Amino acid sequence: MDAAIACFRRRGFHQATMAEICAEAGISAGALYRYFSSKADIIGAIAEDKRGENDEAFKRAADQHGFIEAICLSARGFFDKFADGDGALIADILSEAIRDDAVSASLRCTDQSSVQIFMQAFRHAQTRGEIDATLDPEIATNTLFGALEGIGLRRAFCRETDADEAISQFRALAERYLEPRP
Amino acid sequence: MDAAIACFRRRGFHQATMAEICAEAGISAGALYRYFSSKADIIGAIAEDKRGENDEAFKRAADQHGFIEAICLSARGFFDKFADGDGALIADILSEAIRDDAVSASLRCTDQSSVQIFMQAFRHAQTRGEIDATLDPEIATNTLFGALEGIGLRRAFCRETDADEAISQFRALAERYLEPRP
DNA sequence: ACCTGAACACCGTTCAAGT
DNA sequence: ACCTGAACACCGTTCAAGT
Repeated sequence: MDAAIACFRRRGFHQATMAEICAEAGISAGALYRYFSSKADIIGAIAEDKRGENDEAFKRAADQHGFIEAICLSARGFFDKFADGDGALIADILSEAIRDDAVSASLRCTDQSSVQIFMQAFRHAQTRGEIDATLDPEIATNTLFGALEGIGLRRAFCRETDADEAISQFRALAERYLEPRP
Repeated sequence: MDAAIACFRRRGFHQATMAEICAEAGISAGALYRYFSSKADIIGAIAEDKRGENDEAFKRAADQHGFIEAICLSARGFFDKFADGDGALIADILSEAIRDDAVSASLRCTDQSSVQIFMQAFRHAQTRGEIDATLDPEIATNTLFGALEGIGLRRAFCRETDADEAISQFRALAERYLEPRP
């Protein structure tokens, strides 16, 4: 899987060939298909793996700092990927996940557990009065996830690679969206 | 180009073959390459075309109704595409535009003129007091574009196809983001 | 049981030949 | 000048043969 990440990062999902991944991993084509059922399956597995790492970091941050600080920290990790040139790869993952039900089902499950973790922190922040208590936690979490991803993709499209700018852009949106109403 | 749209919609960008597009359009492979230099070039041309249509609708709406109503109307047109199953196609366009500089350069130019149109309406709304005057028009416009796209993609990923729900989700975000501050 | 890699099926692109 | 479509180069996937 590390070999696949290296190849996808170097050349992109559709440009990288199975032969390259095999060479990088030091195995044959047949062996690769023993571990992954298709090329789309590889990208799905990568996406799930990355998501799991991020959840852990968020949970720690949400305990120590506020909810907004914690999502901005998550955002930093996410925007750094775009700075590394992984923007197109993330778009490819989305495309495969939207089109391919096999990839999607498993990724949606992982995504759902991320949403649960964020929702729990969201509710705590609501009771603390840090964010607006009238917001629906599930809708708001999904809105923030979507906006974060969209801002990152758009910045990659516009060739804007400064991660700090991206974060302050996202932070301004999140703060105004979540701010308690009088 | 209509033939390509039909094929991409039916089977997706990477699944649709040039042979299919040729058959649908009633021309040969050689002739197709007289009009488009590559498969990526076709999707770029489609994206530019769609964007132009939307700009016109937005300009009319911004004059008649407020800025927020106008972007929600744009959002409706956009979310309807996802309901039609074009979510993966939009992700493919983004992926190609992020990776391929030839596709990107021309699409960015079209995008930039959309941004200009939105920014102008944005400034008018600021002077009218409809939205917060302290927001930077360019950053805010890009943030809204990114958030809109991200919410659409995420909903497609989650298999949520209700366009009305999508709009109210986006509207809540936009209203809170743009609301004048005391 | 697990791996190898040649073979297969398929697709984007080109270009010599035709009109 | 413009089009045709066979041919080319290439890639994801499979499976008979090997260990």
